[in-house]
Amino acid sequence: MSERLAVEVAVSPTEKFTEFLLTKGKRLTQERKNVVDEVFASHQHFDPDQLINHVSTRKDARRVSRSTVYRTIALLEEAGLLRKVARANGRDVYEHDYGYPQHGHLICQKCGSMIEFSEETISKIIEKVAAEHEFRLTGHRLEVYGNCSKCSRPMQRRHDKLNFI
Amino acid sequence: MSERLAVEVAVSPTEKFTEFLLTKGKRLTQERKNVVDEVFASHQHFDPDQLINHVSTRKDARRVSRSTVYRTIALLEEAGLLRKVARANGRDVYEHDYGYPQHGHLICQKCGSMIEFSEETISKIIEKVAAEHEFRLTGHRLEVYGNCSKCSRPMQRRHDKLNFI
DNA sequence: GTTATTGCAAACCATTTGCAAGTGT
DNA sequence: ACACTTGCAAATGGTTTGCAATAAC
Repeated sequence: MSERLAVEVAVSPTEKFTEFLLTKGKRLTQERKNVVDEVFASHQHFDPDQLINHVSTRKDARRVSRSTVYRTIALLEEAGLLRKVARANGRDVYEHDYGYPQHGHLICQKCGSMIEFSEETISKIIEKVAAEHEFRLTGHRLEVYGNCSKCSRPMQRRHDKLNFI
Repeated sequence: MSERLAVEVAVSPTEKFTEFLLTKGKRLTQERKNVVDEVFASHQHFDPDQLINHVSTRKDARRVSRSTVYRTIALLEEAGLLRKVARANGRDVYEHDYGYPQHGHLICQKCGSMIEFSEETISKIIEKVAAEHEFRLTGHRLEVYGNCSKCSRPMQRRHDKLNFI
């Protein structure tokens, strides 16, 4: 129960999903396979609508209905492969909850750029906090808001620029 | 323009809201006052429904409609007094974005409960990371995912329960 | 008196669900 | 054959919005 297998990281998302389905007496259908493949084709965040669009542009496979995409997302969440991280434009936003190292984001509120940074120390602290609360930790998300160097540097000269208009 | 008034922290949420409304040519109605008072009556997280219930139990003031509560929440967000932090049971969850120290959340992915924890050390680390990237920091959000003690404990006996049916 | 605001009911829209037809094992 | 899945269309439910009546300034 407390083993830490080296394999852990080597199991691909699809494999982990298949495993999950098996233990639940569920099936890996072509539709589900399509969705999972698309979900893990990149490490981008996405909302159901985007996923549906992407899946529908795949030529290699049969069409997947909106309902099935929603249902598969739910399964992926249950399997610990996806995590709902936010809400944007009235839609739920998901990100990978597996196979990608924990990291934080510096998000520039001006230009929208995102800088990823590692946060090993923070992960350690989080583990401690979780333990204190008897919380069974699966992952976390750290977003830091502000302005990136580019967007905050020109500050002193901002007025010049504006005056040119 | 670069003054840093000591008053800053002393301004009450209601005052800050009034100020905001004034600059926008909006009015501080009795309804809005009710909602704001209720929002800042405690530091709990809440969703619109809970807020509506709470507001409606106030005897000291006139009834506030569901629409108005929603509209006021939007204003409070715009004014920088509230922040949407999560989604639980299909509802948006809000927390104070003003006059309350930075903290993290343990979010249970099963029951949706949220436990707040302080994170002074983490704030320090974030400041350092931001400095390293010449990032002008304004705030951050730390969400830790997993299962709360209640939701993870019964796991070992889950099967028994199911078999009873 | 104007102009913003409210409450109501209807509209919206992402997500969920019932069900009959279809598919994997 | 059997149980799980799918797609569709309808239902759900939180949130938003149009509008006439009402309140703030």
